[in-house]
Amino acid sequence: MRTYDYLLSFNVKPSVQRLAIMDYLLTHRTHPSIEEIYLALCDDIPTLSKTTVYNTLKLFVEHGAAQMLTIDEHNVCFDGDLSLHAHFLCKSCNKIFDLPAPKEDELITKMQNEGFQVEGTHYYYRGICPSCKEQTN
Amino acid sequence: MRTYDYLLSFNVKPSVQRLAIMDYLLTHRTHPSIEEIYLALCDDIPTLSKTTVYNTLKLFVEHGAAQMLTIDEHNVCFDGDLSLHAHFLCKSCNKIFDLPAPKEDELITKMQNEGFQVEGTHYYYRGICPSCKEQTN
DNA sequence: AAAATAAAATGTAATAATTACAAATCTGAA
DNA sequence: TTCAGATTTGTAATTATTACATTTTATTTT
Repeated sequence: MRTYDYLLSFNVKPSVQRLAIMDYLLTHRTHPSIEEIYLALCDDIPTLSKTTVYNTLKLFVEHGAAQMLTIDEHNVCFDGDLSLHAHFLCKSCNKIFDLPAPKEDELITKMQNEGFQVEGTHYYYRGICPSCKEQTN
Repeated sequence: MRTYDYLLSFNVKPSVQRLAIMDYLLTHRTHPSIEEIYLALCDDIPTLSKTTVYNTLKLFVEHGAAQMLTIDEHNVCFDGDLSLHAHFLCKSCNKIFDLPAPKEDELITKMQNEGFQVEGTHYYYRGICPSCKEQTN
């Protein structure tokens, strides 16, 4: 599906900026921060404002078109991959890795039975990634 | 165990401020922010500096005496409960609830086999808590 | 016990992320 | 083409966090 229609499917009206930002999210699975997205798109859209990147990602999250990650204490990151998966933040290189999520079906059901309305699920791990671990040996 | 000895057991040298902060963490399971801790202790320790609260909690986390939560996008929160459990942030009242953690043993083992050195695990849920959900009905 | 040393706490200033908001620009319908 | 509404932009304000020099407190040495 074209990014244009992809945005429409989330009831997000496409614009040059929105298309560029969603494109970036879909093609860069690096869990980018606002800053990273802004710097990357500045070349193509010289008038781009950082406020627009903030506004757009807020909009995407509200419409369910992107996930906001709070794994990095220093700034919020974003993920265009909407499937349920866990994240691993390497304390050394600061990269975020995708990992399979633990089983949780019964747990969510139990929470719902207790009256919790679960809208977002985030599994975060922190530590040292394989390649950084290698380098210190 | 007295808080004094509790701190020592983590190799943290006790001081008036450190004892007060750890005491607050152990007796208030509200997952407080720096601000909350600072405001609460200002009465007892009028000279308390917010920088001290920052430094002390950093120290606690480094020594494994407290957990840092990044569930709230706006500021970091802290938890004196070191057991593995999940957290639920209510979007409406902004309170953080404790919940049982999903099963994960096999997953961590698998990650370790792939070379990831896992040092911290955080399970976050967001949504509406039972009592806020009630109020909107 | 006083002096010297080290550790901890404090206050201020700097930094960085985020938000508020008004002005400018763009878009699509009449 | 004009107008109204939505979007984008840029600046200023806000807030959380960190850096760092100074002061205070605790510990060790004489």
